[in-house]
Amino acid sequence: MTESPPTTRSARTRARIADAARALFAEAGVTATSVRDIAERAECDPALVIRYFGSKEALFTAVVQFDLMLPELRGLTPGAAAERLAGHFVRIWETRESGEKFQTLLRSATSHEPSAERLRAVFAGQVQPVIAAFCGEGASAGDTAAKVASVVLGVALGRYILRLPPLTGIAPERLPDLIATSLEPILAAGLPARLQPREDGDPSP
Amino acid sequence: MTESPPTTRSARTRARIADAARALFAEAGVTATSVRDIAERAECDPALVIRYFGSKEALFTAVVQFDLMLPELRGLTPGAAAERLAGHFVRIWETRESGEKFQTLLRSATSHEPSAERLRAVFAGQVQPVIAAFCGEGASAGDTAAKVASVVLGVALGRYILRLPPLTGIAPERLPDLIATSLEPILAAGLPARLQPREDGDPSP
DNA sequence: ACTATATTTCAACAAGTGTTGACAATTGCA
DNA sequence: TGCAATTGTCAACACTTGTTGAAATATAGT
Repeated sequence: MTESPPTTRSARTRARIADAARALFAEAGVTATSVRDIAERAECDPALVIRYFGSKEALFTAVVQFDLMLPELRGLTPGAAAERLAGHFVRIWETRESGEKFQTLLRSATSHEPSAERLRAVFAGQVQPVIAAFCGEGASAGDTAAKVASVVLGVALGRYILRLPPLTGIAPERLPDLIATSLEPILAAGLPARLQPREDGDPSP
Repeated sequence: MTESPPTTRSARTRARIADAARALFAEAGVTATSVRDIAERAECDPALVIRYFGSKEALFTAVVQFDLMLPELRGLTPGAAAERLAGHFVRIWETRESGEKFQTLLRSATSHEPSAERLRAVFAGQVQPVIAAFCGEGASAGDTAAKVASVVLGVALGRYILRLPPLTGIAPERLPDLIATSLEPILAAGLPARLQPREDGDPSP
């Protein structure tokens, strides 16, 4: 998980450059961050950035690699699944390194195709399957994934990128619960019919 | 609502420039769209763009003015309120001019502060009050507004900006309903306790 | 100390940006 | 037709961008 501290001198400045880039990309997006900005923050010459990573695009690619490592949801109740999903995403967002990577992708994706492409790949390859497994043979897996993605993306965008007051005002500890309550009805509706609670609320036997 | 067609020649090219800018801003964002791009699409000289609007920033401001004109929700049931809200937003998104304006803001806001600021102003001034009115004296108006904003922003981002397959795959006619089902439980939870349906589902008298 | 390698600095490039002011063309009015 | 105002064109400015290659410095091995 955590990188071991680099030994050789070049590896150390290489790491400084990567750290600076990750932070700046997250704060301002890829296109709004210049190679010179990165170099200044890493306290080195702009030419070194290119020398060590080949190009700005390659630096972006190197700095944004990550795995959501979503938990398995198959067989859980909607409430439990919503809790795990919400807690997992909040943990990713509030952890510095993974948070910066996620913010970089979200912030850049709107006018930087490689970022958008990576986000699409992450959702198709990691989120979609987990939701489909939860829904079982329910034909509505597509709709459910769409709704889950909306909520997750919406919270992340509003809180970390747009900084909308209603979302920034929420304390981090309350965040998982708030997301879970939005997610639970969505997940409940995604289950196959015979597993659904009846509308009049009669508890299942 | 619709502008009357311009009479003088300068007003006509001014309108061509505004149209071109609105479309390009929506497609690529403000910063990724150059004055020369706009001029090319409007079939005029780049200098004219500045002449007629003063600066690129001023052109952005002029082209992005709009009013959500949200319906009043006070006193509605959660289901009805969710339906109206969802239908209203979808109509905005799927109408060319307002859709382009919304996309411009959303796409640019991630690395263009004026866009972010305008989005925040729209939510604080237009969405928040409508939700607060619906919630009545419920103390949870803030949370409810946060959740509503998440869903709305998330759908718009995923469908129109990131183009995530699960969201782009939904037919426009099905979209309002899909959003409404996400919104309804959120709005229901935002009502003051004495108006809430009991957990065991007993219908109110 | 001298050499060879690793690391960094510097100056410059070509391309693209928003913006400006001087000039040319077109239009409408007398 | 001639004059004046409106509208459009052109070339250039100052600046920033990613990237490059040669030169300078620092580090380590003998």
